[in-house]
Amino acid sequence: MNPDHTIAPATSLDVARLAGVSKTAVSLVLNNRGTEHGIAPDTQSRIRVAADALGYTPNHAARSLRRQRTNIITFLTSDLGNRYFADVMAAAERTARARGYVVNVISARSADAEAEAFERLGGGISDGLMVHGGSVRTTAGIARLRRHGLACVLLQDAGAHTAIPCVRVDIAEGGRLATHHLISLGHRRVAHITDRRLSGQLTNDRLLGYRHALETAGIAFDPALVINAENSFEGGDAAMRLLMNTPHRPTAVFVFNDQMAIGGLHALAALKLRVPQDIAVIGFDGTEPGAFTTPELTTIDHPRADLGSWAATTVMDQLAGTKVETMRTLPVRLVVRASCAGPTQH
Amino acid sequence: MNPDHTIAPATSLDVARLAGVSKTAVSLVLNNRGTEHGIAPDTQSRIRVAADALGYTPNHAARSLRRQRTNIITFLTSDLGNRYFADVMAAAERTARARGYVVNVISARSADAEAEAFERLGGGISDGLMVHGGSVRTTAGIARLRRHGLACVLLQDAGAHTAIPCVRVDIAEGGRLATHHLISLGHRRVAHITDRRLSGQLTNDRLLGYRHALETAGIAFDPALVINAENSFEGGDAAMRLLMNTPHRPTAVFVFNDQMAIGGLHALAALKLRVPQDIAVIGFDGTEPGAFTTPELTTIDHPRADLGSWAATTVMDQLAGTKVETMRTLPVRLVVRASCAGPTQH
DNA sequence: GTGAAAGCGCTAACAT
DNA sequence: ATGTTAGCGCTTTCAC
Repeated sequence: MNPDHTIAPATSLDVARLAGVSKTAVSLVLNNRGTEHGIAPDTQSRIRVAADALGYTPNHAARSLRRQRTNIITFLTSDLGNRYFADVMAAAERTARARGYVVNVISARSADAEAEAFERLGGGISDGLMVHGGSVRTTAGIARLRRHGLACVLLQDAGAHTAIPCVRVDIAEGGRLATHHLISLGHRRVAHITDRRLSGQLTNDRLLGYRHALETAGIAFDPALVINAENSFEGGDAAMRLLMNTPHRPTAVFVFNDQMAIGGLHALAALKLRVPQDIAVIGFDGTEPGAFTTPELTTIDHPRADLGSWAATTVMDQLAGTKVETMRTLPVRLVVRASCAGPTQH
Repeated sequence: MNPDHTIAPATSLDVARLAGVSKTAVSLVLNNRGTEHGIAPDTQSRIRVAADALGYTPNHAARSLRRQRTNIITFLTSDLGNRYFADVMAAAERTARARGYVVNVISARSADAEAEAFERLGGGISDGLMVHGGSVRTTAGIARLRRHGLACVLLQDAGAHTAIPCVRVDIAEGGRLATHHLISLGHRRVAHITDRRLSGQLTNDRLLGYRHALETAGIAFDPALVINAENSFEGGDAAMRLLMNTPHRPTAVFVFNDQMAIGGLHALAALKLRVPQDIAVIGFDGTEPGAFTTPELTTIDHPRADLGSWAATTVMDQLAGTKVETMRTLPVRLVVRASCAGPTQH
């Protein structure tokens, strides 16, 4: 098909021949176990020189097949486009690399792609799996993979799957904090824009926190103030417009995430409503873009780096046979910027 | 180490035994070559049922080792955080999936990580490679990988490596268009904020286009109006502040990409300068966030989906032994939004 | 039509 | 201290 000018990569046998030793010696030395097996220093260097000269890299498939380990951890996500993901992933990657693992990212936006990814994962494509924003569907697949020895961890999963190690940030507390912040500024009509994919879920922690804050403040919950929207800039924009067309319009809005909040800010600007004078907006997650909007977005910051780092560590600990925490909840933090102020008196 | 309750995944031998046939039959049938080899329909279905019952998934390492093909294409990038990447990658993934390939993303932010990634790639971890935003250093590594039969393609590479297939968008024309747009609105002092990593490169196509437009309009090039900055929100912000502190301040700024332009808008808002009345800003790349800024960002839209799709196709065509184009340049498009207007008369 | 056997490149027992 | 050998799980000639 494609012989071109491609040269077959050197094998350990090639190295062995060039160095005048056996494959075993090559394997031992290149895996830094030469000394331990009493291989003479000069033999060792001869092998290394030979490997270098041939540009030898151990064949991944062969090594994985033999070791039953790939040294790869997969990060599966459905939304590569959201900056939130990139932050978590970057931290996971750094932490994994420090312990000799490589992270590869698989983006499965469609259900098909997700199913296919699980299929491949079952084939031992990697040793571990971090799943961010998995669907309900996901957990069955994960259970199967775990049974086959794959080290898994769920990030920010909505359900409570006690069996599968899970890292999350304290979303409910975040929702409470956000809403409380608005209430403490004097708002009484506080709306909430949420991800419509959560409307089917049993629990929506942001909503729980929102209601809790309302209740504590003695404000009646008004379902008309909760809008389901698509999780995107556009979705946030549309939801905000809807909300502003409400007869008795809210004076403050707590939005599902920063991305949607930025969409919301856009809608408000288009409607010639001033933020924060006419309407206060608070986002959720603390990603960088929110710090560069006009006005800057007040938000609930998530420890994204800790999230990714903890996920990677948990996977690697499982692989190492260490006992791991089943569930960890990380704290959130209110970041006050310019998009919130008290309601204007009329 | 970790025996736990893990069950070894079923092998093709397990399936064969359960179905009462040989491994050969299993392999043939599950690769849809059963009929072609004259395997009885009922034997085929017996095999499929057995495979299903055992939850059989072919072992990836074993299959790759045997076939000398992984069916994986790697997408290597240094900047997972920029939305631009996600768009390109999503298109590449979709295109690859349609032809039965899986895309995995490796993020190599540090030079170390990049070197390590190349190392692993040399070990046959995947069949093909798309590199986006590669450093100069990269090309040597790629040359070696190609010699070993890896199908490679460079996306948006600055250098001219005629040997390696390369897809790019017409950056120079984009720079010209952007600058021309500002000039046509009446601006004479047009600044340019660029990525400082390009200051060492031989060619900076945006700058070329910028100078070309200036020249055509009979405007002298003023090096003081070109600022090198870090490629980030923060970098764009800082560069814009610098520019606004210039004694003879520009009336319009063409920014390296949308992300940096958004940083610039933020700086201008902080400085209480109105966009576009006091200063016009044009971005570059056309990613979604720019459509949601206040004011909305005028920009040069890149065909990101085509870029990713073409990259994937080119890799797969090489793998299939098809002759491929060595270099393709895709067109850009001016998207007029609210961040540009003519200069105010004083 | 189906099965037996070889071998992909590597590592790890086991010999020497 | 080094080499020989078996085998990871799969695919693919080649016999039957």
